[in-house]
Amino acid sequence: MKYSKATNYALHTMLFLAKEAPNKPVGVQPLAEMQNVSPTYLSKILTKLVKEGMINSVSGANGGYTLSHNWEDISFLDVIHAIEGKSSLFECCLYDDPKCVIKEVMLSAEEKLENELRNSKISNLVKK
Amino acid sequence: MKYSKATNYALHTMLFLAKEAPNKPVGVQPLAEMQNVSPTYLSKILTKLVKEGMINSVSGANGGYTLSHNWEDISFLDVIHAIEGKSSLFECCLYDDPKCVIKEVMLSAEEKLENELRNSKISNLVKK
DNA sequence: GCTATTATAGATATGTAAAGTCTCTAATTG
DNA sequence: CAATTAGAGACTTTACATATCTATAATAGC
Repeated sequence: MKYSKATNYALHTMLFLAKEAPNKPVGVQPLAEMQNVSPTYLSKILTKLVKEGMINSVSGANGGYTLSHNWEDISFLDVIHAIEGKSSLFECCLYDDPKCVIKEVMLSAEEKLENELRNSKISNLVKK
Repeated sequence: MKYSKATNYALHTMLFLAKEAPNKPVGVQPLAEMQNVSPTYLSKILTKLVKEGMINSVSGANGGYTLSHNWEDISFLDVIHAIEGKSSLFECCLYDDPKCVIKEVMLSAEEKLENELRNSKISNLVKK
């Protein structure tokens, strides 16, 4: 079980925009270069963030991506959910038991993980 | 990102052995039937638990699997590590930065998850 | 309006790991 | 020795992440 590289790219892009580009749009090419990933692939990832309202995109010359107005509230969990989806880490597909005690333990542990990721805002890392 | 089905099978097998089979070995066939998985595949998973010392196996007629003597100490995290490996959920492969702040946040969150899984023992679920 | 630039969308390819099967071997019981 | 059971290895299948390629849409500057 691992977080995808796409999540990694998305988080690093968010952090870069927050740190380095408060105003001007940044094109996908410089973002892709600095992360050693192809521009078309990164753009596909960033489009997911656009659809979730975390960043804005501007087409055309001098276009690119900017953070949305509410960017200071965006948490790690928000970004991860945008990229990986929101389904649970653990699916207990056995005998359709709604009261599976194993599932209860796993979901409770996942909640601890999510709480931490929800409380970690991208903006917390900027001040450093 | 999801936990594998193999982890699911392993956890359910551990719980079953703890609840229903304190003494007699249980063959892989009944264990596989009740989980709707092929016996050879399940045996491959259980062999990993054997190698980690969580269960014992006995070949031959009337053989099967039994819990090891220290089974009451075995945690969810132990089982998960045996099946999924121990590597981190998040690999930050960018620019080889040893001080990546994103990685720090992710690892800290993972720690919360692991703490919960470490404190959840299989034996805790038996008393119910 | 034309051209360059930039994001978006869709189809397609590639790589990798999980999930599962098949067959043979080894160990144990009776 | 025969039946039963676990283990090991090669192999197949499936699913998903990771791209790539090409075409389309939107915008800026001239």
